[in-house]
Amino acid sequence: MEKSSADDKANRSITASKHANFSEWYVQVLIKSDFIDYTSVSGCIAFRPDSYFAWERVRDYVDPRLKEDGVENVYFPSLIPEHLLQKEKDHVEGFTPEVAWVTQTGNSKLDERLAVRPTSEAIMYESLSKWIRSWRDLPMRLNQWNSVVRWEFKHPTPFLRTREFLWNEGHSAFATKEEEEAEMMRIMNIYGQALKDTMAIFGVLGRKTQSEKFAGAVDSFSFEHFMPDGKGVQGPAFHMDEQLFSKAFDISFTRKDEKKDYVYQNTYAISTREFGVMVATHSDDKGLVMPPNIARFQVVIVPIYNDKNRQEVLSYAAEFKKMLDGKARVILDDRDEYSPGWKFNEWELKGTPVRVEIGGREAAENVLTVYTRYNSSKEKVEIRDFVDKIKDRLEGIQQAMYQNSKSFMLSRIKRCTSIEELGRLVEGGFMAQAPWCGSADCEKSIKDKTGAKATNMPFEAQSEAEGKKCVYCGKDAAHIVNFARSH
RNA sequence: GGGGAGCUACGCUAACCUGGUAGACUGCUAGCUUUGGGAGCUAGUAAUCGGAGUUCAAAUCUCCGGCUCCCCA
Repeated sequence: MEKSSADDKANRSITASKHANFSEWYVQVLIKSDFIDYTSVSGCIAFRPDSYFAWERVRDYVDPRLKEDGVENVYFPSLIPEHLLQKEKDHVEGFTPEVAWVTQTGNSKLDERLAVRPTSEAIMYESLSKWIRSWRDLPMRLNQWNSVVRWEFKHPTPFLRTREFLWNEGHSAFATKEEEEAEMMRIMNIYGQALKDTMAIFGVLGRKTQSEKFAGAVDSFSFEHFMPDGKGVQGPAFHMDEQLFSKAFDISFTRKDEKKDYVYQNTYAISTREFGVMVATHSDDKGLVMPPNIARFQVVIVPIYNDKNRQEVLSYAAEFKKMLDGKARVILDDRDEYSPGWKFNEWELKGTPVRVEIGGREAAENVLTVYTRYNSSKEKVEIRDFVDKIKDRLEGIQQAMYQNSKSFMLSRIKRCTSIEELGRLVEGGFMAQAPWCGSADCEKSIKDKTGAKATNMPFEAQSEAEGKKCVYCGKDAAHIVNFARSH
């Protein structure tokens, strides 16, 4: 029997379906699109050009906005001596299980182990205690773009749970609690905009519960995402540390009134984990779907010719590309060894937002055949019209993808008033929004009973807590919490 | 944290049960013919996850390790 065409192309196309087998689909999309690859270090991936380009776009979006807000970039060592890591108790306990250690150099054993940074508080705050002397040195708002290593035991998943990932880590020190608190909304606004304008994903902003906050923080805030497989994922986060670290690391200063005080600190981060959310949210059984703002190429031109009109069509396509250069990131796929059909599939697999087909027919009519990746629409467009409005077209796709992400998540958040209802919702692939009294015991009981963790307490929903009863104990509710199973 | 399945060339897979010549497809290289939704022919190239054991002989059987996927908590 002849092999089916589906078998023949199995090596290149996605064979798992997003709906039926999410995990397998997710990995296939990332690998077959050449977005990333596995390496021989378990749990650590290689960012190939398309994914690293996308990360650079995220960075290039966030970085100038932080600088405009007064943040300065620095760089600290990736290795942290053990005694520094031990200084803040909660911090140590939170990270110790997943720290990778350097114990030896060459053939000689080190006297003191060095941690490969899981985060940089310890190494940075030692320096801050030297650098900050007076109220005049404050605020000191630093940031670094780097990678951190967290050697998780659960089996790794590209982006969502990799053992080394890229991020920014912002660290601020202020003279007063008021200044510290005021920073939160400014930073989270930048992150929220970045999610929308780069990866086109929506997140719910809120406060973390005390059990789910960052190890070493007084209070944590986050954007929370919801994945098509019915699980929650934490997005960019902001942590108010108040004076916990400054007391542990002796970051003190002399106030205007000549009294000694400890600085108030914040930390915040956005990481490459977001790419996992982006891919899971937007991509489909044909492959990746990239938001235009971070796509390596925004427009691909596929020339369609035969032996007779090859030169004619190719030079026509090259002329067209020149009209787009400078307005969009555009590539002319003039490889002669592949058929148009092959190229269509290839660029769809890689998620290029817009494809323009140019052949004899288009040249004769002065039009283009334009295919839009995210909604699979195909249309004829006048050349002049296409070129003049390319930026609007790309921005329209970006916004439409964001709206898809937003309406998907909002449609999956369901209110509930009983623990049974909460369990059913979570089981059914929803995020359950429930009133909660605020006790850690109730939170833990909910988790034990339903498998759902508190993602965060959405700012927008908090006014609804009034008059409601805790979904577990029935006492007066203090907060509204979104519960979900998590990755 | 607990179970299960798997790993042969970049990829997908045959031979494994019943030990004995690793075979297709895809890819890649070259040539010719092609080119509007994964083109054809010819030639070439490339593989048994690592280690140990059993055996005259191991992809195949046994053990240990690594990695991947799935299910449950």
